[in-house]
Amino acid sequence: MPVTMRDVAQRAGVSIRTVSRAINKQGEITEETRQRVLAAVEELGYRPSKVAQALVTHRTETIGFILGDIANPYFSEFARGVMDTAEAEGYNVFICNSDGKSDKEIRAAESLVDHGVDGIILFPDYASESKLKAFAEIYAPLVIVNRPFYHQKIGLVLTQIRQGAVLAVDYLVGKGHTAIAMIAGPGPIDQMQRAKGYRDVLVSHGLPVADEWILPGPAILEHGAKSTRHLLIKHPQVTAIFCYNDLIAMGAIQACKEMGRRVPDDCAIIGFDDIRFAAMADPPLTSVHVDIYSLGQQATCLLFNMLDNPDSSFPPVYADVKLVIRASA
Amino acid sequence: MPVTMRDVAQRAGVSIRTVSRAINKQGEITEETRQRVLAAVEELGYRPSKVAQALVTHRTETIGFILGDIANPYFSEFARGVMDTAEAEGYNVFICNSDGKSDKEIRAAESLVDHGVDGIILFPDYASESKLKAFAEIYAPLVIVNRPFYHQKIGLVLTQIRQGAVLAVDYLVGKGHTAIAMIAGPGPIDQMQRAKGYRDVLVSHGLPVADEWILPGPAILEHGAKSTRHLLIKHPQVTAIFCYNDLIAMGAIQACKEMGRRVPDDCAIIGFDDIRFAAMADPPLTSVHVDIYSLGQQATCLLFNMLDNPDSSFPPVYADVKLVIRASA
DNA sequence: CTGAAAGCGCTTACAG
DNA sequence: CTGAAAGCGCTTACAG
Repeated sequence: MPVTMRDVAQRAGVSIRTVSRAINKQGEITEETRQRVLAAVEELGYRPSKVAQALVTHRTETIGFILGDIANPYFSEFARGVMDTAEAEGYNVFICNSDGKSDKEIRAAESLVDHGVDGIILFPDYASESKLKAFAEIYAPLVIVNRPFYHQKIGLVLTQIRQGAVLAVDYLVGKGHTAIAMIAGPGPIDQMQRAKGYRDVLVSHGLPVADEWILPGPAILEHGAKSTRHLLIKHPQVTAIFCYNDLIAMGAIQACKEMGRRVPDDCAIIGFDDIRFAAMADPPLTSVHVDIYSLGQQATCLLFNMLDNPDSSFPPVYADVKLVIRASA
Repeated sequence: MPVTMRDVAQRAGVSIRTVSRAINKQGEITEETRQRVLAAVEELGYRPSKVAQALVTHRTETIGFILGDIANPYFSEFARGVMDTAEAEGYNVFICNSDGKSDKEIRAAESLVDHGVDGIILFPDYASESKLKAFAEIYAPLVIVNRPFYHQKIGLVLTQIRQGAVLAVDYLVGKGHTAIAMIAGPGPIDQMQRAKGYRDVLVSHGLPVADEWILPGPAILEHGAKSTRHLLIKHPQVTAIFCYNDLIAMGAIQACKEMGRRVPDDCAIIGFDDIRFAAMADPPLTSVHVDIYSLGQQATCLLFNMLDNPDSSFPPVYADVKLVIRASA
């Protein structure tokens, strides 16, 4: 049904080879025949099939992006950065949700490779490094975000997460807090950069670090609310909470309100990422700012660089953070 | 480099035809040879190329989704609904942003077709119906969201938008407001269902309808803030604002705060969609609730139904709304 | 039950 | 400058 190269060739009275030449502007063709072919293309509304092209060139002009959950504003803003960058290069992007689960992540990666994507951007879960090593071999070029896994074939985009945690917790200590809890995200705490920064600051100020004051869980609002309720009941002496991200922080605020704890007077709360809605929370969230959109752009640029230079290896891209002080802490 | 069907055939000592049979479980093959082939598949880690399959079957097992802006929580939640539904069917999804611009929307649709997507879900801008008619011919199956364009080949998913507007404005009138403005979205006001509902309610209560009290613009927070500032300066008698969506409503709240107008006492504000963050605004937003995620699921189910039954035509899917009363109005 | 051949719609050496 | 042929990795009639 769709118009094919043969149709165009017939119309223009040339071979398909010549049509290909006219379209792909490889020179070696008279201006006159090119015009004739292009006219036929126009008349017929011909558009080359990327599927057929891909079969021979091994390039689909698509990339895959595996993230935790597109409905999370952090990921959707990041996604906008990658999509805009990809679009500028004429690329389309497949998006897959992993929900931070290793099996979903692997299935997504496999399906993307089945579709022949030219590269993948991945927010990995905390599964073993051996998995990532295997990924690197199969799914190159691969850009990994926010996980310091150094490997020849992997591109890295790293937010200064530990630094952000230090900024946040230092600020709380400076405000006189001595009982500071942390609501963490998914994955093992000992691998979590935010937890490292949190611990380091407490230790450096001679403050106690208690494991029961670090609550891991999924990076969603509900975890923030639930953990805060738990925390404030079990450990009422807590006066400040450092949260894994803004969603969790918003959940924490919600729980404080329910329990009649004023924010920040009775309990200060700091988030992470500074998503758009952080400023609109009640009270407006103090948060560690990350330039999320730009991060998405940078990850995509890196991926394209790797595509264009398959034999080079590229240094990690580091992304700054800064503390944005609002009313919640 | 990747393992091909020939490699598997060689390994198993059969022809590629037999490999194909073993994989696609078409019967007509001995259990014994099938096992032998499957063993070879396993050993080699063979995965069929969807690109090659697509070239002959004309099915890519991908769909395209064109939305306004993935960073907008309404669209990202909707997207989650389509992605989950697609994934359950083994489909991958391309996402494209149109920013509500007709040219971007068309370019996106074309690129999706170039990639051979099996179907498209589209949030159309307000360009002419002739464009949609052309779309219907080229891009079928096509599911259109929130735009009542009836056509044989198009699937429709329609939120009861006018009804939602009626609910919202009726509520404001019931609260005693007589000077109710509207901050509208993109597109011509006379085609906008929310504006119809808004007008109908005012007229039915004998209240004046003024064109200067309806401010169209992009569906973003900044438009809400800017238009509110404009409105409260030019028409200080306004005591309530019905907003196109929650993002705009949040902008309106922001502007009210800046100008020292208390919400809802000095100016009541109602949003639309009831995105997740509506409940967390300050004050929490009164909004017209839409089951966004479910809408995404339904649109995708409809698309798959159309794919499976190319000759049938399907009735529109209508989505209910309800007013959720919080503190902003 | 199994295989050889054609073909999906392109690009890419290779001739002329 | 232009064309005939092979081939990308599969599936699908068609023989045997």
